[in-house]
Amino acid sequence: MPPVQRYKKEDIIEVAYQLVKEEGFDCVNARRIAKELGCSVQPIFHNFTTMEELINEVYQRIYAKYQEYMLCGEDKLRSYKQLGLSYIQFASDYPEFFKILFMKRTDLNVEKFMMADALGDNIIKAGQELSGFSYEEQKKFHVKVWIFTHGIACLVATKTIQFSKNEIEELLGNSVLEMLRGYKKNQEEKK
Amino acid sequence: MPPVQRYKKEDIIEVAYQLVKEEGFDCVNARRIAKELGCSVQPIFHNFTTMEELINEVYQRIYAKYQEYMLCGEDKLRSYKQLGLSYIQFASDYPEFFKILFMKRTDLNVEKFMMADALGDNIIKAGQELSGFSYEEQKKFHVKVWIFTHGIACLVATKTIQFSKNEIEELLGNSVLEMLRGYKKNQEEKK
DNA sequence: ACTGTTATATAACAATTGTTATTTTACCAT
DNA sequence: ATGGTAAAATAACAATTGTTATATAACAGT
Repeated sequence: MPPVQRYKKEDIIEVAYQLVKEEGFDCVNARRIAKELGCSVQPIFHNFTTMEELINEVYQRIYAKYQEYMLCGEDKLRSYKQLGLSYIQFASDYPEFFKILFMKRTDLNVEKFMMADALGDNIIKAGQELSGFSYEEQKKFHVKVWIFTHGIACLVATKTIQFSKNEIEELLGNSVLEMLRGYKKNQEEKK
Repeated sequence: MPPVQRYKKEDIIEVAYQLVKEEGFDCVNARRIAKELGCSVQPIFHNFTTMEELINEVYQRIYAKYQEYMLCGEDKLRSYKQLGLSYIQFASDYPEFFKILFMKRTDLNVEKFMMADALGDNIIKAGQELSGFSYEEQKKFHVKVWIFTHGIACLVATKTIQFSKNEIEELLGNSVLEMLRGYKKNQEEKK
């Protein structure tokens, strides 16, 4: 008996997601989303009890998009080099998302940095293939690699530097190889 | 004949500066500042035509504080190593300021990154003392060092990592030396 | 066609914030 | 003491935003 629902939960989330993608969370409010959908604010509050609830849904999508970049298929990690490039590519393609996930103070950040949980181990293992280090050694070296990668990504997300995909690949690739060589040399000397 | 001015321009700027230091620009508004000063909003709008004007003053102070970290005395740069450490120390001592200056998209960022203008050249020269590179070579190498430094600073500012001063010094020092060694080795091979 | 259900529109409320009009008050010269 | 001047308090306006009350309208089953 009720009229058909013209504005679905999905549609609302999608519009909010697009707005956040372009301008960040700050620009998102009920009326703005409604305008974009061509409706009043009612459909929004009919589908979500509060704006916060909607924002949370969008946040989920943002994190999912990030994972899409870091994984290929079911929980399978990309190669070590590809992981770094993907991280930067994500910052380049979705600068607002990158800022939300990695450039704000949140207690969750520590976990997300280097995807510490389940994937963390696999990243180290992926790195071992390049370095030949023991697990513990690679863990230490990986911190340096990831700091460098994170540094580029931050600069890209804020548009402070604007390198092409090729420039990034060369910069990251060369730098990691140089860091690896230097690291090995200095380790040798310590003995 | 008029009553003495109880709330000076300086006082207002100082209170706003402290608020931004603790919580960032978002938390600053006329009533909040007034409350902190123990007065109404009138003194604020008596001294500044708009809030934006006040915010600009605060922004100036923030940038001045940053320069205070990077320079010692009149326009004199610190040593190359000390520059990197100071950059990170600034991010640690004033995370909100660091985020404002270097983690937002602004057209000004490109200039500020590596203090490109007058100081940029001096940084390269300072770096040459460590590397022994030609000016152009050091310029290329410096980008990598600064990306790494910036990476640490960003992680510190967002409290994603919480290293002690000693840990930072060791991490940055070792890493730069390793990068330098690796860079030199790889340059040799190219020939 | 009529009715009940509910999606949507309209409009309003409350809180927040920049800003300003009006009133009050402090203080120095008289 | 008094009065003029300007600083400050009070209170209000306007815009923005989350949220909600009320009215309207669409649609399936009768």
